[in-house]
Amino acid sequence: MRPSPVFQYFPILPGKRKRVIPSSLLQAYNARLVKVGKDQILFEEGRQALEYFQVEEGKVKMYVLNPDGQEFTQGIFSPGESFGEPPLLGDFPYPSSAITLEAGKIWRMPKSDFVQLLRDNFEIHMKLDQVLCRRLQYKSMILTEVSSYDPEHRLMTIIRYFKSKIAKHPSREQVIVPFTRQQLADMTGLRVETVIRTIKKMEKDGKLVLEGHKIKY
Amino acid sequence: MRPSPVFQYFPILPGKRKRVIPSSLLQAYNARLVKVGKDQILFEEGRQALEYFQVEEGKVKMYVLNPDGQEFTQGIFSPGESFGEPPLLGDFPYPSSAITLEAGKIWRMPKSDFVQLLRDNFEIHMKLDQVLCRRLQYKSMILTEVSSYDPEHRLMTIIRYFKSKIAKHPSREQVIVPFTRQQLADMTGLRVETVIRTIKKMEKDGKLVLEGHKIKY
DNA sequence: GAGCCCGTATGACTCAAATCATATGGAAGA
DNA sequence: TCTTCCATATGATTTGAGTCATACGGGCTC
Repeated sequence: MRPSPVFQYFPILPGKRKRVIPSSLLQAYNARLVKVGKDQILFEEGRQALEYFQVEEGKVKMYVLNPDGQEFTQGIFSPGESFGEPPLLGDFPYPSSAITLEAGKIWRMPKSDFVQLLRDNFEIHMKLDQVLCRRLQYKSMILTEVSSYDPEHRLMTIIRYFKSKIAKHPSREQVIVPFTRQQLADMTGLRVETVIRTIKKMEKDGKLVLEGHKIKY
Repeated sequence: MRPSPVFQYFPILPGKRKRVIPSSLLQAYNARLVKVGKDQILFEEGRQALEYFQVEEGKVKMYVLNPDGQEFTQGIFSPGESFGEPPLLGDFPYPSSAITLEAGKIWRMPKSDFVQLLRDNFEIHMKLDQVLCRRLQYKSMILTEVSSYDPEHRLMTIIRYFKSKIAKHPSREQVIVPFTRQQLADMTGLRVETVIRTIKKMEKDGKLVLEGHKIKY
């Protein structure tokens, strides 16, 4: 049993760094840019949501722990991405906790300023909706996988998903999957041994390539 | 194996019938109110999203089928509730299909009118965000359950969730769970036999009450 | 009223992933 | 450099949900 998930590391994904809300607007609406260390907890499951969060630098993981210490990763957020809006706008307690995976900087803005910002900026508001909708898409996808499919299918789906986010030309190029076996396990509801065995089998069957220990697809 | 999920029945949940968008606004923005029969497919997985949908009367189920014919229910929508917005606002194909569970009436509105409506009505726009956020909450909850917990915990969580939606005073009153064993199975990623056995065991352990075959909690 | 479908129920059996134990290698830090 | 921690790896064993077969009762339809 892993006692705690806090010593994990997620490498930075390349890709779009476009911010959900641009810095100038954040500043204009009383957001503070706060420096954070590695493994710093930003909020905890069950607490009330009071602020809007947006990553400026570093990475943030949202996760839940069950009583056995098993973790499930609800999402990973990279620079430019916002997180923790659902409890803020839906008026319910945080369903998961958030922790930094690297030192970095985080924007924080009180709810009232956030709502005013949305009121004044329709395009940003629509952008937020797009973000929420894509997050629902991701959750639907993972839920479908976890509820009905075997380990190989789950891993293939998540690897393809991240490849499509990373690669400029997903159909032509190969990318290195930027996750450890443990991270893949935490995102797919599998155990690390199952991920290791399944990945090995997939390599043997020619469904992906292993370079050293790195997964290429 | 169940060959098809179309002959299922979800009883109407009592509770808030408040519309996400009021009828007057729907009409003002070119929405059409369409009569639908039972078991009518409204859209299918993989198709492009072009319209906003809102239930006026009846019930709608969103579901995915895996190649073995196993179903997973992504959501059930009652009068007043909207559905299918994520692919519309997030610009991706439908991740699931939608089917009516009863004859009824459905509002349909083209995307361009929907976006204009949001632009003109900030309060509705915020209401939509609340709806999307609560849907994310539901999915996070189910995902946490399906990824890490045993059948009893999964069933308890979903029964509690629906009780909190139905009951006026969830802590004081008992409600009858308005789902069949098969429906509970489809929502929790379990098999119907597992649901039956687990529910029986929970009754024996005094965790819920069976009245005839109806589950009371 | 006969037949059919569906929901509930139960026992026997299977099997794949979880669990447990252990080993190796590499990166980071003292 | 030595140590520690983590990631990867692999074999043995367990276990609990899935699968399959079967049964029964109720409601709907022909």
